[in-house]
Amino acid sequence: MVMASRTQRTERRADALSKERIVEAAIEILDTEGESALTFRALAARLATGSGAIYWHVANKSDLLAAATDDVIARVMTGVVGDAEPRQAIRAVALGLFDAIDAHPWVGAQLFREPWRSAMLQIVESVGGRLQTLGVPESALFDSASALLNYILGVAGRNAANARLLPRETDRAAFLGAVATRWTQLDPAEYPFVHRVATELREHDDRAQFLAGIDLILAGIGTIR
Amino acid sequence: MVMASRTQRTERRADALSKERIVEAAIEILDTEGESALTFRALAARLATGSGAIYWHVANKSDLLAAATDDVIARVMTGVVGDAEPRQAIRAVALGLFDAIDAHPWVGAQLFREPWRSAMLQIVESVGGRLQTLGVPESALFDSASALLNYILGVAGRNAANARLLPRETDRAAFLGAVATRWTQLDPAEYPFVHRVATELREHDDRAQFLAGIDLILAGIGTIR
DNA sequence: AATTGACTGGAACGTCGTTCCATGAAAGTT
DNA sequence: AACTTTCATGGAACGACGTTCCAGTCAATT
Repeated sequence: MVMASRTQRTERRADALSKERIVEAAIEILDTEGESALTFRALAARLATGSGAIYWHVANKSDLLAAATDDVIARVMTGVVGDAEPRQAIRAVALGLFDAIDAHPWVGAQLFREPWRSAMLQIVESVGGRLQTLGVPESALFDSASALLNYILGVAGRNAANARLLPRETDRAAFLGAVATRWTQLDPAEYPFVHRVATELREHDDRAQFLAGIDLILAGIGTIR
Repeated sequence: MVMASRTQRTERRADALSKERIVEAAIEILDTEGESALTFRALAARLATGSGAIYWHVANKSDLLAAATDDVIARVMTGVVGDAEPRQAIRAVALGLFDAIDAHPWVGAQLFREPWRSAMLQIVESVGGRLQTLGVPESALFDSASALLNYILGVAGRNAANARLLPRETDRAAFLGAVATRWTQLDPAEYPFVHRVATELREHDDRAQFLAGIDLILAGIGTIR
């Protein structure tokens, strides 16, 4: 895309560096070793080069993370076909995002930064556009889209934070169990609700609950009409 | 609270260090200079001590940030009186949180970490308990509370991220204006919704929109009954 | 053949969180 | 009063990070 102006590109190394290859390697590190493992040194080691060379293709770490996020989100958004009924389409987009962030938790943290980057724009457009064709009145459109997006962002951020806490390779059930145990040990007099809901926390399905939240908000939007 | 077992506490310095004083100083730095300005060196300088001394009272930076967050959230939660009608009480809690995070944006980022810490527990208990007295059926209680909390978290995280991007002392209107300008410059064919909503973004009231989202979710919860 | 400019990679800089430890002051003990 | 112990301090040092710098390399152009 960027190299359209270049007529041809003779490689100097068999495995020449490029922003694409760097982003790809960064995603591999992020997925397998976690957010904290992505350093320019680790990246350089994996690409068999020096950390300085990476800066020729990437402005800085923030730029690299944004590019990686755009990459993942773009795949999600193109995967969701758009000819479905708008309500179902919104659910599909939301679930696609949930699954992508489940597979790449670091994306959840990145979505908050720089709302003019491609990733966030695509999400806003996809959800907002669908709300429009759903027939949400003009006056409520912006608020409705905002509510849906902020909810999705909240879940995304929480998944990212959970992944950061995990001792690595712990699965979601084990993590939820650990939190549930702590909640159970709380004083029922001081935290009656938390205490009561702790057992549900241990057994609940994150993905189903996420979708239930989407439906709740869609139901709320439905009351406006 | 911790020093209950100690009979008396003679100070060795007129301004002896304590976790309270450290947290207080940390909050001042976070509020006035931003998240990135909180370092143990800056903190030590402000407290006229060495960075090592701080570690006698605080385990590490994560512990310090969590303590600061607990401090801010506790003030919010005690400020909200509880005898109001549950629906109004939830709106009051949510608005209290919004205003607190508006004043201390770094709190928004911290709420995601360690969901067993006091800050998050108090929020869950406050919102969940109110939903219960509102009469939300048992089966939908957990999902409803989750939806509200994730929405609040999403807005909190976004405000924190915005504050991080701000060149300092820029106000919200200027920031929104900057984002709106970028959105306006997008290709209307590719991003029709974003392009159309850009002008609304510039003029909208963040706080009112946040409350509209809360009402939307509450309306959705109302459809369950 | 010489020159240019895209690209490389490793050394070096400054800053961070954290650890270590030599020092001191108060409290407790004899 | 002299001592030991405990609590607390603060500055130096360590290792890791993002980033900058620059001397070098190689294909393409002149």
